[in-house]
Amino acid sequence: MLSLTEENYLKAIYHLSDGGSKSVLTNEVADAMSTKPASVTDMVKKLSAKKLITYEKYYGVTITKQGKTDALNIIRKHRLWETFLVQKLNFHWDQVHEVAEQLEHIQSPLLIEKLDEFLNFPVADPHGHPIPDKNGKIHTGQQIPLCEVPGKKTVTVLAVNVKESSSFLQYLSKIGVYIGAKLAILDKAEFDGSIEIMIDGKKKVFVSKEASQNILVTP
Amino acid sequence: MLSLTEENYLKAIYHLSDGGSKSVLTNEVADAMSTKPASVTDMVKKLSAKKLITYEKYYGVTITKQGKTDALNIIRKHRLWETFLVQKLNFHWDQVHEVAEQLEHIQSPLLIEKLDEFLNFPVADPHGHPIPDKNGKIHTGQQIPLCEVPGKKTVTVLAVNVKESSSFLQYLSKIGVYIGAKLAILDKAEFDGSIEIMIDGKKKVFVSKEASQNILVTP
DNA sequence: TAAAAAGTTTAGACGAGTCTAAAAAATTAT
DNA sequence: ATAATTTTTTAGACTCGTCTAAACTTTTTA
Repeated sequence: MLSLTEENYLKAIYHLSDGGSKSVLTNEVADAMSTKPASVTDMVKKLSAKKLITYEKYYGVTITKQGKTDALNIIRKHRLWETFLVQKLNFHWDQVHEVAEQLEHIQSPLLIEKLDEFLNFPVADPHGHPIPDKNGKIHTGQQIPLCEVPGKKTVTVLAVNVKESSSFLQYLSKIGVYIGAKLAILDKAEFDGSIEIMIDGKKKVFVSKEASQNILVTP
Repeated sequence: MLSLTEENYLKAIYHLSDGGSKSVLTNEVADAMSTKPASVTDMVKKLSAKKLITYEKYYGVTITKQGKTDALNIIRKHRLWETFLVQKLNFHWDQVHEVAEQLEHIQSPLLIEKLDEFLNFPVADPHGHPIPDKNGKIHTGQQIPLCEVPGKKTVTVLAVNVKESSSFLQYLSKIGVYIGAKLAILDKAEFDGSIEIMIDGKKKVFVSKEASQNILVTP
């Protein structure tokens, strides 16, 4: 059984390692968790003792099979709760993250099973991120950042990256971008990477490079 | 802002003091919280410093106005979550307590407001206990333990006391007692306090004194 | 009403999680 | 390839919530 803090570290390491595909440095974890490197060192020793990560002094940590499983379970809970908040309680997609950060730590497999059923076994959360199934399997199709779409075609919004800032989500709502929106790429500015798009064939807007990196669309 | 532990102590003190109407001794709190008296002494000093209780050495604690408000807010959350689990997720009434003990600590006034609305502003939880409104007001009609009903009339089940044991709830389900059930009192045994009742005009059973003390009915 | 019992508090310790400051290792720059 | 810089770890300390053992206060009993 993991403590709340251990769960948060494990989840951060999972995300920083891109789902376990690369190793993660102490300072990266410290940044992500808003703690000091010394605290991270202490914690990775504990997670390593529990076989959830492997830790090599001065060279960072790698997540183990079991660590991945545990992390995916937490992420599953987080995304199911976000889905609940938006679909059932009418939260806005920019209001759910902090609450789900708390709810994801509730310990009750039965609760999650029943919540999943209540929500009709959703496959993605309100930001388009896939919800791991109860075995930790993620079903995702191909998706690429808007800024990397070649040429001037029309694409569909599949997901948006959230990080910390709900203000990005508010911005997207304001300009009319949502999961499922159709974006026609009209023009790309070489000098700053900004893109002109037409949203749902109605509204023309410019989005910055920064923004277009965080809008994931059909390839 | 209270810690999880402080919230649990405050809630225990609220319940032990019958909603603030009497003072509570250190040992009673220790029993209720399954800790040692020494730990209670430490904690009541902290809650007292926060003006949630008044503490007089060797003479126990009394809950303050603010303490009552905070305790009622936690109880409100607990009972709303229990209602959610039963009404929306199809939990059984004997499965909800432990999960609600966790959920009651989630910090988000917006969540509770929306949950309340989603549940259609329920006035009682699955065990018949009143849900304080957002101002901490409790709307309860008169209710008395089954064992104290005078004579042999027919009464309606309004609530059941839960304490720790879900086995009492399982027992009640098994014999057919639920919130709203009609109980006709057929006979009372002097020697052991047991009562013979007819449930919903269908099923005759004997219930022990112990059980009849924890079934609350219309007067 | 004095002695015994019961209940409560204090003192000191411990684990979890965090921090700062200093030491050690790795990286980079000259 | 050695010096300077950056990163990481260690050491020691602090808070929170807990404990045991001992001291103290209140209540009960004889």
